[in-house]
Amino acid sequence: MKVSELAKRGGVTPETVRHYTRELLLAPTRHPENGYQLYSATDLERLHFIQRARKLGFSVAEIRDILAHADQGDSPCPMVRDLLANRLPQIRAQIQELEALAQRMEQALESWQHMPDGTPDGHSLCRLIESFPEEQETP
Amino acid sequence: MKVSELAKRGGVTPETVRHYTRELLLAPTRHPENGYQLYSATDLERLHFIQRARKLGFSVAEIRDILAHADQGDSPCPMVRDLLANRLPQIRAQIQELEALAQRMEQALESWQHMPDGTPDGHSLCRLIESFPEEQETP
DNA sequence: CTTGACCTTTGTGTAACCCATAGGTTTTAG
DNA sequence: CTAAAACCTATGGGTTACACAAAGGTCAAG
Ligand SMILES: [Zn+2]
Ligand SMILES: [Zn+2]
Ligand SMILES: [Zn+2]
Ligand SMILES: [Zn+2]
Repeated sequence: MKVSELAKRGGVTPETVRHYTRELLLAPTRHPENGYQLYSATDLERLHFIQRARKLGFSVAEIRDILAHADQGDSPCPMVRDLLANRLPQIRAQIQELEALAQRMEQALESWQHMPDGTPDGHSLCRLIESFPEEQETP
Repeated sequence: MKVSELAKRGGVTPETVRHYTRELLLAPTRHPENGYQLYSATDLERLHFIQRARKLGFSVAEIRDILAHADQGDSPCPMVRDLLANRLPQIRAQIQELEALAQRMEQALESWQHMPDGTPDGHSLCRLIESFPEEQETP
């Protein structure tokens, strides 16, 4: 099948299929006459696999490595466990950061309700933003 | 003052200062003889302002617009309120996504504890990843 | 005067695609 | 049968907020 058909069957855009192909996650053959990329049923399975892995947070580069190991008959399972176990705390940290950000934003919006709009002068650019505490260094 | 001094006083790297300068958030003058960038006390204030705005989730492009309005004597306050009010739900959505991801990752790691490592065959690339549900379409 | 520290510009890389362009191919409709 | 619509190709640029390296000019101290 051609790019668009694989994309449709996999529920992604043709661009995504081309991207995975460029990144060597898919290895289509070429139609000998017109040079079109030809994808097989195996490529569709691989695409499904990629989707699952992406949904678990694996990067495209990691999936390429996983697929490369599998293609060599080498079990990717230990790597898969490790990658996810290492990524999870990073995701948690990212969530914490975003929650802290959301709290700052909320607090700002709330306190700004009681502040009038101001006109910038030589010293103040925006009182709203300036009313917020600056980075604290803890030496 | 020169790049590095402003950077040190502002608690950022010289690269960051150069970046803000390229992006027109800072407008230093030039030393007429050697072409070095010369930053004033006002630039230090602007840098502090930028830091506060960044900490509230404003993008560099948004801060440029805020500063441009302020520089024209135009109150940026309404824009500032709007930007933050519009960004907040996006941040919340992003948090939700990450929490869902973290849950999938956790569940995966847990269920994988009871699964042995496998060797890839013609149909399976990695049973661990394949044991996970695929994207659901809700037509 | 020679280091070493600091400055300049320019270009590259990051993640995972999306989009535009220009040109060749295939399918479909009249 | 042919012309347009639809699809394919490769290439290159855009997204975010910087970090980093290279090549070369400038300045302070020893
Ligand atoms: Zn490997
Ligand atoms: Zn304001
Ligand atoms: Zn504006
Ligand atoms: Zn496995």
